[in-house]
Amino acid sequence: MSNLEDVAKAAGVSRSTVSRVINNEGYVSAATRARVLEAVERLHYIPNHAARTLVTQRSDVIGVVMPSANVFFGDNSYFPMLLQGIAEAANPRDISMILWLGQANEDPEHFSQRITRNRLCDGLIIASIGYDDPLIRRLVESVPYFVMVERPIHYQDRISYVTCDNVKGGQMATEHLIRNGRRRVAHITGRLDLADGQDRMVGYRTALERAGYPYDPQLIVEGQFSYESGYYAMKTLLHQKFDAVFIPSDTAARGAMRAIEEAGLRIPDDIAIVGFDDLEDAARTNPPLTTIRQPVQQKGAAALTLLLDLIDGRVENPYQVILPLQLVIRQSCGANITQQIQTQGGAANNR
Amino acid sequence: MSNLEDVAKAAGVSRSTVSRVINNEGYVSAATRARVLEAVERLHYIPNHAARTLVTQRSDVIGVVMPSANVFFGDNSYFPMLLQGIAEAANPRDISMILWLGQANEDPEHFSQRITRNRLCDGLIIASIGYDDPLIRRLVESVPYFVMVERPIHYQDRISYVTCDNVKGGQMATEHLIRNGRRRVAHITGRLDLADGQDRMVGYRTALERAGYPYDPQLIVEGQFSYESGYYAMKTLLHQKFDAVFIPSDTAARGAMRAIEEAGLRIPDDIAIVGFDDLEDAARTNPPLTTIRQPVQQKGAAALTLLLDLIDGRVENPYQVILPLQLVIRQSCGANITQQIQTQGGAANNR
DNA sequence: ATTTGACATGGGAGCGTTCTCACAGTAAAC
DNA sequence: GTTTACTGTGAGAACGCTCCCATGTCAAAT
Repeated sequence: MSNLEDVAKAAGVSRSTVSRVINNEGYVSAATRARVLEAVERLHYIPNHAARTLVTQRSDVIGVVMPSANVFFGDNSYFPMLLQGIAEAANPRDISMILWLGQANEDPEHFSQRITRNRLCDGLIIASIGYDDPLIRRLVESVPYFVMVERPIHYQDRISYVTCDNVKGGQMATEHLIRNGRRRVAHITGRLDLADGQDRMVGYRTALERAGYPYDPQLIVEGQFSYESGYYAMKTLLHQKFDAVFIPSDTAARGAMRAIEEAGLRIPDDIAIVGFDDLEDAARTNPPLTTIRQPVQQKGAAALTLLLDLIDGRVENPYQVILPLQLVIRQSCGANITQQIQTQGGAANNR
Repeated sequence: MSNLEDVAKAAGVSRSTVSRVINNEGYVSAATRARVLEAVERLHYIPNHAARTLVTQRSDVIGVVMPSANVFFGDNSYFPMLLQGIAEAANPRDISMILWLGQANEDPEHFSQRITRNRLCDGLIIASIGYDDPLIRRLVESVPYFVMVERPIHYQDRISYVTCDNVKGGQMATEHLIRNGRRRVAHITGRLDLADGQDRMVGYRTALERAGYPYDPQLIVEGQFSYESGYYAMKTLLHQKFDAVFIPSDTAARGAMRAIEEAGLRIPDDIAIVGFDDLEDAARTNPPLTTIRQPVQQKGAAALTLLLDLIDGRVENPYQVILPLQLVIRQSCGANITQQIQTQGGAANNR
């Protein structure tokens, strides 16, 4: 590999001048610039990242941390989309993205060490971390710049994060069911060790209260966002009498739909459903799922932007970004009012 | 941040000695080592990655390149699982993973520049690259170490790669249908600009030939691995007469199943189906999908191992790894023979 | 004619490591 | 008692870049 010195020699100038050209710093005559660029081209010169990082103290690399391996693949496309969102914000700024995935059987202590004893990134984006994860404390103590995606449950007043208005989302979903005449609205929760799951449940309860509906703990079954959890939670729930359910994850809703189907009940006639996320899954269910759309890619992009703003001192920690949610009405809710958002069910989805 | 010098001073030794302790190089007395480690601990010393990389010319970072954004999220969990596989092989070796995702509307030229003008990684893993992608030539010309996941279509004799035995897989799938008495076996292809799609089709045709079945081009419809493509390809195919179909992607198979359902036909009675991949999707279809299982995580792990072997000179380019496939019999194929692999359909999947 | 200041270029230090070499001490070998 | 070999330690160069400072040039302003 050629270096600055080689290019300088080839162009008949000094190292400093080449550096100025490479970094577009001005104070270089047009003729010199041309000669340098020619030499760069000819020698296939590419700046050495490590050397540059060493002196500037900036690597232009950010780390993306996804602790729970199991939520990453399989069940849903949430994490891939988040990643895509981060990438799309990072690319135009020439920021590279290092991915830290938790392994299935890895000790959380070990994982958090892997992340924190590493001076490779300018900052970190942390996705979906459970409330009891030791990583959080480690981060707060020793990582100068990081943002979380989704509201953390601890250290909330010291951490910058990006999230959606989950309480509002849960409320919108539940109110929609109530508005459409459902009398007993059940709830299969998400992971209650994540703020998302907690907040959506709060939204559910808020909606019930506002409507003057009684609160019936029997109608709440704890789930985990996953297909299986939705399936089994619905099996449990089916012992109760209810005519609607809010399930804060489309994937879990699919599992629940399967259980309902197996029980010989009809959606939405017997049970109306509203899900949450509106990733690919939702439009493909039968009937197509009414859901709360979460702007996952925007979340990712916002997280990256926020992180850079923190690093560059444009905003001060802690700083929070809360993105809005949207009700997407399809058929699983049994609504026959004018649709708020026109979406097609079946194979032709909203791409 | 403290550096080696600080630690040396704190421990009353020289920089060299500290370096030896950090890197476990021996030739350090037990007493000195202890004193150094204590100082490291006390000062929270973490080695500077850039400085180290600069002198060793090794960053211990590898790049993972996924050019087509659209295949990354949504449709299937193939890429996330691949990533997971790579990560599980990388973590124990203390290798970090940089992710390069193609953007939806990004010019392929631009993308390949982003990848190649970057001396940040020791090597690259390239996933699913189309045959006409300019990236391939650029890689061959200017990237010293890289491996591809899936067989490339060009430069095959100069590129190291990891793949599955796709021809065999297509053959197994088709033979299974034939063996179960199906007379007219159709095929919805995968992306034919990828070797995977090509090879699986070759397998399909090989099976027909071996069985002495006539080759009927009407029974082959071009698809793209995606849900939508499966749906629409099946709509087309339904104009023909056939009693079985091999679809080399479970996601596309799901789309096809939807089309079959809409047409009022039964699976497997009217049409038997064998898919390909066996990711989460397959066991959840109704009826559960018979499919060819692809060891995606192993593919990722093998790619990483191969890449490191190349970098360290343990193997020589080009080197190929071909992993075996497995037929997983569920119900969509209509087989009533003893099941080769016991798998449950419905919600209880094979996790 | 001199001062000023903007532009253009080069020289050298320094970022934090590793690595080679030199050297001292000590134990084993002759 | 000298050589040999091995262990333990330190000094200094080098990796390839950026950044600060010095220097030079030339036109405009005084």
